[in-house]
Amino acid sequence: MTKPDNAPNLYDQWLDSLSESGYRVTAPRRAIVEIVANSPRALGPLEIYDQGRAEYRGLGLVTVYRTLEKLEELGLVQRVHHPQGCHMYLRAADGHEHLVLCTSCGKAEYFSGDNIDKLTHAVARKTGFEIREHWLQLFGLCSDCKNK
Amino acid sequence: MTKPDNAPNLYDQWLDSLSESGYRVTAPRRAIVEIVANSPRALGPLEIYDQGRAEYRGLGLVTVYRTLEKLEELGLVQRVHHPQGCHMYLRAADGHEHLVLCTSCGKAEYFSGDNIDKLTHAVARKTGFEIREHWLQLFGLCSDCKNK
DNA sequence: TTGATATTGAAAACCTTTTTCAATTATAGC
DNA sequence: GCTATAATTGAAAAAGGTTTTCAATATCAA
Ligand SMILES: [Mn+2]
Ligand SMILES: [Mn+2]
Ligand SMILES: [Zn+2]
Ligand SMILES: [Zn+2]
Repeated sequence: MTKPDNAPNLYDQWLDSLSESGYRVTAPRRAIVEIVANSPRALGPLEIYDQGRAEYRGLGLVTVYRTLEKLEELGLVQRVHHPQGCHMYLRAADGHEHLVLCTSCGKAEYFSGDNIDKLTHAVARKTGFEIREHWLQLFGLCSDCKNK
Repeated sequence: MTKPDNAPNLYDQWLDSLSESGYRVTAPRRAIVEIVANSPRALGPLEIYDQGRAEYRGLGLVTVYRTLEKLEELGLVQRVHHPQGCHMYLRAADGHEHLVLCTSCGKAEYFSGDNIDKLTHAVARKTGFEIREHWLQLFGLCSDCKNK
């Protein structure tokens, strides 16, 4: 039920991944990783910068951009298109998953098991397109925001 | 099979719609409407500006932004999030429809009859979200680009 | 501990979108 | 067809957000 204490958390996993890829583990990167890995919402660069400075005083916004670039390259983080902004970042999906997003607080959750194959084929037949990918996002109120 | 010659086309419809809403029909607006209404692809402001100047020499980029704003407000045009850009504009959907987009030439087609209700309910049950909207876009190669 | 080099933040550059403003233009009413 | 009024226009400036440049600093393999 509960995770064993020694299970590596995202924070450690991400730092290890940076390290193993030859990138250095620095104080600004630790601050950024800490924030993004633990956020239940997709965050924009400026939000990460603001929250990040609480952990590492001298953090620069440029470093936020550069670090997100690397985390994305390593597949640890993914960009999310949100009505509130198109450059939001969230921990990456685990395989083929899509997002449900709370329109009130921004909370993001992945789900799997979409059932759009039939639809995909029908559209392919009707339009003549050869379909290769899809974007799907659901929006609504999370359970917290619903009860308020 | 073919549309009668007197069937109002999008160009005329949009100009009428502007007029009926109290907006004035001007040369720059005609140029912009002409281009966006007839485009098979979603276009960005700068593309519209470039193409528009071919029709109306003195067109300003500001006017493109302002006109798109009004066309969107009137429900004639909608914003499309594209991998190539998040501020692309396309004639609006007719009711509840979604897009298939060609990753090669950008061609956009609407389709209807999505079948994601079961999925929506399953996700609602599993996550506790009350789902109100969804975004769905399919990507692939259009029939022209496929045969090349 | 040291040295090669990756990383950093500040500042400048860049690019896109919005605001400001004086001149122009559409259109309703005559 | 004119005219008066108010909407619309494009240029220029301002505002935002992202990227590039660069000299100083910090990491980490040896
Ligand atoms: Mn899917
Ligand atoms: Mn739908
Ligand atoms: Zn919520
Ligand atoms: Zn977007």
